[in-house]
Amino acid sequence: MIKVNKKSQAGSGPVNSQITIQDIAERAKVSKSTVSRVINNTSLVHEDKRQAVLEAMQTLGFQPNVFAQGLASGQSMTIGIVTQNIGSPFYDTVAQGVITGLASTGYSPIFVDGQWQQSTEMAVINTLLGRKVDGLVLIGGKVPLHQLNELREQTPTIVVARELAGWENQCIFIDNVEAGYQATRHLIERGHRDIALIRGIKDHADAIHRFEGYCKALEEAGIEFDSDLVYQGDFSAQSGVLAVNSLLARSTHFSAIFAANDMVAFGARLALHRHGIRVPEDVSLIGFDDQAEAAFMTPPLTTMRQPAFEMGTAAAKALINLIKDKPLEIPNLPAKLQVRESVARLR
Amino acid sequence: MIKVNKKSQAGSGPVNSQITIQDIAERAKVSKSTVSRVINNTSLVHEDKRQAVLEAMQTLGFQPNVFAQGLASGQSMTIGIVTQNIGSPFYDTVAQGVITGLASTGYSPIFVDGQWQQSTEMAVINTLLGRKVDGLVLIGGKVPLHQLNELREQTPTIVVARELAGWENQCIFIDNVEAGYQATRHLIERGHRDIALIRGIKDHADAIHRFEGYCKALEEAGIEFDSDLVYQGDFSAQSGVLAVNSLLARSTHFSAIFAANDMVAFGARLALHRHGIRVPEDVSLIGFDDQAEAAFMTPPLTTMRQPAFEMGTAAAKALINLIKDKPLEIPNLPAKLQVRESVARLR
DNA sequence: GGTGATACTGAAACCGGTTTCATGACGTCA
DNA sequence: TGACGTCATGAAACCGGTTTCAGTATCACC
Repeated sequence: MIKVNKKSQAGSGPVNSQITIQDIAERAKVSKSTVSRVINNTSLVHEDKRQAVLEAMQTLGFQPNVFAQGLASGQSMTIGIVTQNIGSPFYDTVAQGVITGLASTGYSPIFVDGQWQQSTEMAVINTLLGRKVDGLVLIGGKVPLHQLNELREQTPTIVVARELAGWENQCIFIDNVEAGYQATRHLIERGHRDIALIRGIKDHADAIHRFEGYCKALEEAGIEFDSDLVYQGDFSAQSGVLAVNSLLARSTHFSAIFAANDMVAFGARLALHRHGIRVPEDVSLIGFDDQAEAAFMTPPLTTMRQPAFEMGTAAAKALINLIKDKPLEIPNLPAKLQVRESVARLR
Repeated sequence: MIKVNKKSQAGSGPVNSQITIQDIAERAKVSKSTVSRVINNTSLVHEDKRQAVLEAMQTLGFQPNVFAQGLASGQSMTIGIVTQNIGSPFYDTVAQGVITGLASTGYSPIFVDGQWQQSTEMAVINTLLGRKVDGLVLIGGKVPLHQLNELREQTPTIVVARELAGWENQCIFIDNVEAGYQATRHLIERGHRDIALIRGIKDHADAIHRFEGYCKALEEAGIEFDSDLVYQGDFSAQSGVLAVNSLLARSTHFSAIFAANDMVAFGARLALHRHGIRVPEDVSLIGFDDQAEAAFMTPPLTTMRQPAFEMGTAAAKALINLIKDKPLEIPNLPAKLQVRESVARLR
């Protein structure tokens, strides 16, 4: 390794990181041990020496070597975050929330991408474990439950946006059945009875749950389920376009569409436009997520808002508490209907 | 530190990370040194022993301790990425590109957020330096040139989406003057002469450059610059709304709008809709970035596509080469006009 | 003055790798 | 047979912290 010349620099420039605890010790005329004690406040140190050490650290611009620290203490002060690059803004926002929640806790995030593939996901988790992260945040994902159960005994783990049996305390998700129910309910309350559904990825739990909520609301209102009104999409805007085209080709009437998420809604909205169908005058449209662009669709999109950012910050806070063995509280974060202008009252 | 019981586990579950090089050495009946040599391939090892070591590693499920590795070798195998959480999808996409470009290089990314504030940014860079990252990718940012010059002598650094004098080799950006020129030119070619401009954040270099391109195209076409057609926005959708409201309140006529980015275009499009102004029949609209939602605006948005993802991957590749002292090539990545349906030919 | 508790400190071991250095075995050549 | 280069290997130093352990100094109390 080539060493950079030692030079003391003042000001706000990059800090010279070659200063070791030994240098501090010499300058302060104490031993390494004492310097360590001052830094970590692990035992009493005479005030004179403490000041000398502090002063030396100040003038020399000491930054501890994290490897040495990690090796000696077994702590890395980093948190591993596993995202699933589904391209959906929802997961990005959750991740943003985690970053924010971690800020000023002293822990740094490391991101890896599971790509919604079980094998990839397990591999990246192992990479993270190899890097000795102090905790894990899994956002979504497909690793089977029994492996996660094993995992959480090894490392503090919080799972976001996925429901796991037996993880009540370490699991942050919204009730997608309830949310799907609410969305459908909103349409029904506005007088709609022929409600089309554009589903998300086939075996995706969220998509399934929202579908269940849809069915529940229908049943409660005494509306018969019609499979002709359901289109199997994949959470992409393109699938929204295809859905509308397909739905219109079938000759089943519908006055409203419940889209799997906002991207799908955007696609559906465009397709409706192409067919000369007005929103909401001819067909109402409701989305899911409330991503930033939803409020600026024409017309602004009524959607179920997922508290993605808050879920992220909550996960971060919970994880820190878990690491420190403090009691953790998982806040109740329900999806909330965000009423805008894409749903009309049916007369 | 509490140690987890050593247990050898087969299969795809979490790997036991308590196995050390010493354990391998004992099982393979060789010394630590030899194990290290096999792992890093740093010198010749007799084939018999090599196999024994490999076999031991396999059955014991060895994963090296990164701290020990880092401490001893001075390498961390991590890359620090500084993003600016401007909320713009552009920066997120660049970051995604960097992640992807780093995949399978052995380097892991660590993200930090500079929040477009010089002090914050310098602080997070120092955190990264403290973590001994092997390289840095700065996406955007405001740290002054002289500090960056100092920085790059200390650590391999690549800057994305920001133009830096003297950094020709380590700097990936598009020519925003040219891009602004192209966008404006497109409108002019379609017959527009009264072209409104919604600017981005006031002192943001990209915004300034795009403005310059706008002026250049105007001048070239012999169109007089009219400050009444310029609105000072901030890259947000909301500023697009305000811009249109303000522009309409002034009694200056315009037939087209060049928006600072797609979010602004979305806002502008909604505001035009509110005023009963059709796009593109009454007013044409051109955006910048080509974020995912642009293709699904109604009508689909014509926009200058920034190769954000490609910039990210290029940055990753360049950085790896920089670290390994290999020649690095910065690809030429121009913005490209993405013609869709929001610009009409003026008759 | 002796005893014991308490405050404070430095030497040294340790964390788990990498790298240097010394050495032994072996083959080649004069 | 002796000198020398090459291959292969283990012992030990080292990276820069944390933590244990042994000890000294000081003070209170009997």
